[in-house]
Amino acid sequence: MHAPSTRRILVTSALPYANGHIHLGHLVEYVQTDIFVRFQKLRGHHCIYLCADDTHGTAIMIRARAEGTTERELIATMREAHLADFAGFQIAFDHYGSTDSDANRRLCGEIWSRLRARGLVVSRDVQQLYDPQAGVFLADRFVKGTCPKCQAADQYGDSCEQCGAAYTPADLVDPVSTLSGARPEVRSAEHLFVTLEPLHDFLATWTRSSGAVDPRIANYLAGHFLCDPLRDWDVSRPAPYFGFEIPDAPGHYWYVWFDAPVGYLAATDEWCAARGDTVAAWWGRGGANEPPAEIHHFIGKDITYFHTLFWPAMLEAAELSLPTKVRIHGFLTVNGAKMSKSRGTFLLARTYLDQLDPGMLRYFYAAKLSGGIDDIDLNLDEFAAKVNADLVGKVVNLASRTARWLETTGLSARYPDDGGLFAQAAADGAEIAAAYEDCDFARAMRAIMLAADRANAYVDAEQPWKLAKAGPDASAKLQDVATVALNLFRQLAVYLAPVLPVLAEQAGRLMGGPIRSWEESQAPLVGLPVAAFEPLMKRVEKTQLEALLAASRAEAEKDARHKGATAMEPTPATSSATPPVTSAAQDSGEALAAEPLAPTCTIDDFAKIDLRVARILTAEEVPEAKKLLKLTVSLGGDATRTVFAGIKGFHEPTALVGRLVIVVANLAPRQMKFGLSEGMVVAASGAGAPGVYLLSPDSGALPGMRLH
RNA sequence: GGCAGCGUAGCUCAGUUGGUUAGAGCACCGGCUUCAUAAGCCGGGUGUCGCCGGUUCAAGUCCGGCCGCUGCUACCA
Repeated sequence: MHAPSTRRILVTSALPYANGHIHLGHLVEYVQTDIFVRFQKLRGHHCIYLCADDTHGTAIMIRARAEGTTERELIATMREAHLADFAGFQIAFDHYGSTDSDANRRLCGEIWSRLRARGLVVSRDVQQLYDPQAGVFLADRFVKGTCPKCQAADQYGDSCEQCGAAYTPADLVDPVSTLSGARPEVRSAEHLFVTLEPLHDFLATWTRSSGAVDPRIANYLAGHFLCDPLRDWDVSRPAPYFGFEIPDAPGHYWYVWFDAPVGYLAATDEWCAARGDTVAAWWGRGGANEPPAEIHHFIGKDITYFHTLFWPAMLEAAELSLPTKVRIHGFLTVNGAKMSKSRGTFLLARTYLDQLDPGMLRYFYAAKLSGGIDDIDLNLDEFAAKVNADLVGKVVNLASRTARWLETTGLSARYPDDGGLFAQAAADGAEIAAAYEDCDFARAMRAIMLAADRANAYVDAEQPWKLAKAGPDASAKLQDVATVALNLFRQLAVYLAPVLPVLAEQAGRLMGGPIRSWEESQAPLVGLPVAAFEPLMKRVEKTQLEALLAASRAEAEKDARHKGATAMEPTPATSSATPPVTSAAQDSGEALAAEPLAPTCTIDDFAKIDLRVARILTAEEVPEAKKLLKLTVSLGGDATRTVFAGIKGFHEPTALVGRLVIVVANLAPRQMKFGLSEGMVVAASGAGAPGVYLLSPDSGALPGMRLH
């Protein structure tokens, strides 16, 4: 063992945006960070975990308006919800701040002054679309219009989903504000920029050789940003904007991504203020008397360049410490696919907490996280199997099967011969600790479960249940065997304490008191009383998982109704997601549940849609398209239409020719990448089963007949 | 379309700087056990390491090209 630690470690997770609730995707990051922090604390290091709500920006402003409330009420409510969700998952922040705080305003100002002093702030006019009705400048996503390149309708302001063209909102044909429906006007406004090019060499060197950035990420940055002169970073927004007004530029506000990372500093400041510590002690570069603190940022891969380019640039300009490590993780998929509201796999934190034990998800994530940027998958069947086998079957069961024999006698006075089991697991501690340090929690969990296997094999070989029946002569031996088993259990609890703090507490209550140090894994306990055993963890039942998905779907429906949305997302016509397991004996309610009925419409509404019988004349593959077949249909006579239908992969083109189908005959033509689509072929699909099923009329129907 | 990542046993993955007959857990099958919240122990694996080609004495591991899957391409993780 080495001398007491002098490591001081400041750890952050990315700030969750105050515009939405915490879901299981967010939790990958917070659980990962929390495990790392708890591990460092258990090792005796001076480690603090800081985070905050990210509260500013257009989205918050718009949402507050829509809900008829103020921004500050909105973010206060959301903050409470976030804190409750984090507490539920045992995320133990040392301080949780807000970007809408005095400390943040002050620190933004200080950094701003440093940027100004170094001549890194420049001003330039920017052409931006303005919604005269709502009275706001429109961010790209709040403008829709026709793509200037391919004429596809209904495209966002920054790029076209049909042809992939990138442009600015001002290029859109017939732009419309999604806020008010008004036609936006192009206005010129002054914006302030941070020029990053003077820091180019610094960033190139830092990303490559500081060790803070994974080499793969450094490569990506080198190939995408650092190969050209760095573009100036637009850090201001004109009023109205929910955020901080820039002190030396009245009417201008710091862009949300400027003040968000400063939130790390502000959270530090608030934590320090309560303890007589100083931000400089953690973020300062000076102080030759003590080594600088380590700074670890945990982030998702989507915000990589903010944390590896902009943020280091700000810190460098302000002469503050740079991150020791930017630890980047991937995204969460559920059952092999992106979280989806219609499949019930868009799982909110509190929905999970209503059904299941948070420790189980913490363990599952730990078993999946290996420190890389790969996405991880939450397969619910695997989740149940893993948690039940590892935690319930191996770890908890070890105590459950032996503790009762020690309730009266307590642990043996001297640690018995266990064939070297405890010593072996103690020696494994170095490897397990190294895995935790690398954030390769999967490796740590594997090593811990191997120790659990050995412990269970020991119990099996010693057969304490036979000793218990053998009478008084065997009682000393029985006590010894149970003493070994419980010590091995406690050792596991120490190793798992960063992941399962509640299990660690339970183990402490059972015997030996609270687990406070990693070192407790190195020496067995003897001669102590053992408390009455209480069940530690229950198996995950399939019904709980079903309840989770059902609750989640109900949540999504409520949400959809609230927003008045008619369709939550495109039909997953070619989804490869595993279909939910349901009995085939009777029709499942799955499809209906997944896509609730649309609001009632009148017969007049229905009459607007002209559905006709049509005959498919030609059907051909569109080689470049993933989902589309190009069809020519006849409505009788010489009325024909070209229709692109999203049925590729489900229907053979040749088998379709001659077939009667139903088409929406009066649908506005839509310009698609591969040509103009003049209608829509009606087909059934749903979340309950994969596939797309064309509708056909009874025999006798003729092209051109209308559906009434 | 662009960008990124991944493709190793039915499933989830491990395979360190290329080096002996490619591993683990789960699932499955058989046996044992019954202390435990139906938990535990033992035994059982020839899998074109996605495909093709290249470098090498040697390639799951390096290089090139294909194919497939996933994610991103939103001021969200």
